[in-house]
Amino acid sequence: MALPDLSSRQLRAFLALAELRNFTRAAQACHLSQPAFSALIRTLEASLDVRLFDRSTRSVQLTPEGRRFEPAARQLMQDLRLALGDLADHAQRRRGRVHVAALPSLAAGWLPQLFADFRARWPGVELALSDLLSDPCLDLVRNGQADFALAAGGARPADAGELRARLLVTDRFHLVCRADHPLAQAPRLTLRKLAPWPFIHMRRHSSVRQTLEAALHPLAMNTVLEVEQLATVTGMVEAGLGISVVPALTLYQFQRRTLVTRPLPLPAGSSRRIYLVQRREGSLSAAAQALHDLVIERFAGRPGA
Amino acid sequence: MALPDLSSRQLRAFLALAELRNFTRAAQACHLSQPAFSALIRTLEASLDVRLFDRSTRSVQLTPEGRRFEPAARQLMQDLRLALGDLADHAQRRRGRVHVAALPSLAAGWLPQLFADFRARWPGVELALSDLLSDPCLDLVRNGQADFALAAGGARPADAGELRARLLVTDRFHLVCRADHPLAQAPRLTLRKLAPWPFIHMRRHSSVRQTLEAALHPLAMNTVLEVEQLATVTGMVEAGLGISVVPALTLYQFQRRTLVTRPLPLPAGSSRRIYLVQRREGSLSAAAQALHDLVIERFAGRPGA
DNA sequence: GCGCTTTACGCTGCGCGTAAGTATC
DNA sequence: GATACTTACGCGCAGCGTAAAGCGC
Repeated sequence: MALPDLSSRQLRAFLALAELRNFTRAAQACHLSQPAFSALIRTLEASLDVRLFDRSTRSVQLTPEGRRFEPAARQLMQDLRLALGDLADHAQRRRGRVHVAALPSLAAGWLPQLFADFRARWPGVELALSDLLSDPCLDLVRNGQADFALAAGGARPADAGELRARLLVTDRFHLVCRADHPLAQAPRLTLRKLAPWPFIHMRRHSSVRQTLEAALHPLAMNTVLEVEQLATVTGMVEAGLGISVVPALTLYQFQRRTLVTRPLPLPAGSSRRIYLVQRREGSLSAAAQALHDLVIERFAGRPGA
Repeated sequence: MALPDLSSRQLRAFLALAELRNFTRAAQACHLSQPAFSALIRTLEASLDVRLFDRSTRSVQLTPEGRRFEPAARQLMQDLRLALGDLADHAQRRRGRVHVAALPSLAAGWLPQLFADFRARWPGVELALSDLLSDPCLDLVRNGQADFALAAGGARPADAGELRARLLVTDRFHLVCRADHPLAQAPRLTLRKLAPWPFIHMRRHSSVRQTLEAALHPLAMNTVLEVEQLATVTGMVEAGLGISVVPALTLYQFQRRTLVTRPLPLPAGSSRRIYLVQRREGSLSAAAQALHDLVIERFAGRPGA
């Protein structure tokens, strides 16, 4: 009795009858037979314990109580319409927002085309991208700010508790050097051959350095420079200051006439692994799931990278 | 599909599960068996075509879409609660407003006690009173500003179209004179005995004058004064300027030691009739109906006045 | 194995449409 | 007598509870 059950159909029927003031026509408007409609109004009045209409065979009109209820009912229906419309918009990906956290190399090289395709398919969905190193990426996923991340597996292999990772691609290492560099033409490229040459490291890809140093041991590398930005590496190599080794996913930066990139033979497992990481519990929003699926679909074609 | 049916029970179930994140306990909160509750959630999700909860045997939590819907659902339920509460308050007469239009004589003499009793019974209901002559009273009822009127039948006997009148009381005429006036003691009071005496008329009660003049014809009345306010009549009679004749319902003004009031024998039908007048179509609000019933009940005891 | 959700299943009754009834003009 | 709401009635199915069956720890 405190809060009687009430359906949106009853509210619609009430509003239809309040406007049309005619059971027969209101019943038609609600796609109901007239007696069924009459019963619907009757049960509404019974459950509210209020007579809402004065009806005689000649006229139907709101009681004072019905008049009082009408604007509230209209507002409720409007609010319901808006809420359901908003919900459907998000479920159908007509609106929404997806936040991806991704390594800068992916953010600059591989994601732009993916985002462009996604926007073309779902123009109403906002996209947000945090181009950060792996750990901050995973933090964003963990605290719910990002829907998922594309990051290196790195330190925490599975992040057992909160996160769930899916291997997307193994990111093999490539040599980068000038086209006129002796290594550009070397017939059988081996790691040992790299050791003597002036080398430019990128601080971010410290895994590259560790891998190389481990493989070359006991030889030491001839490091000439350590920089932050990938574009700096490009410029330095192009200027002839040295050679470098970078993950395959960054090669988009080195597609120039003056440069040559060559895949390096590396011990199995030494290459960088890129994962798609999301929270273990809780599903993705419809829009995020669509982007997620697109990522998987695109990477499915290139399992080795 | 455009606007799926949705019941308040489903919203309540949704909110309960969103808060408790446990089907079993949420089902208890909704007084349902757990499978029935589960089905309720399932049909809700089906009719919205959106998965609202991620459920495993270990945990239940909102999907992103469910999280988006939750505040809207909560708001809808709150608005519904308020609307139904307001409606019930009015239906139960805990709140409301009644506007009565009544002749000044009734407004001053008879209604105060009625209003006091009504307020004691329904303290939350506002009362409004327009103390006007009959025609303005009826206008207020006709245009919907007043709920009903207590007025003289007067010019329009039934107001055939819009209004409906119910005879409350026939307001017989009474002589008003000083206690030391000869008529105060006259053994058999007749109209003709009034003719010689100086007479004070009230413009408002012109029906009194017409009735008296018709009954006395061809004798002429000895009019000394014509005034607007009833209180003026009291003062004038008390001062010995003359006698007067007033409707019974105004006698409250003349209950003084110095004055005497005596019923007059009048031709049948010549006395003023007081009606309760309301719109023909459209019922009264719960509060107005209660006051209406109280009026009828009080007058039922005094059919003649 | 235990806790929790889902599936299975029979049953009640709500809510529908058709058809007859009734009141008002 | 025409029009419009209500009542009567049979039927189908939605929705309930009980009981059994998955499913993750």
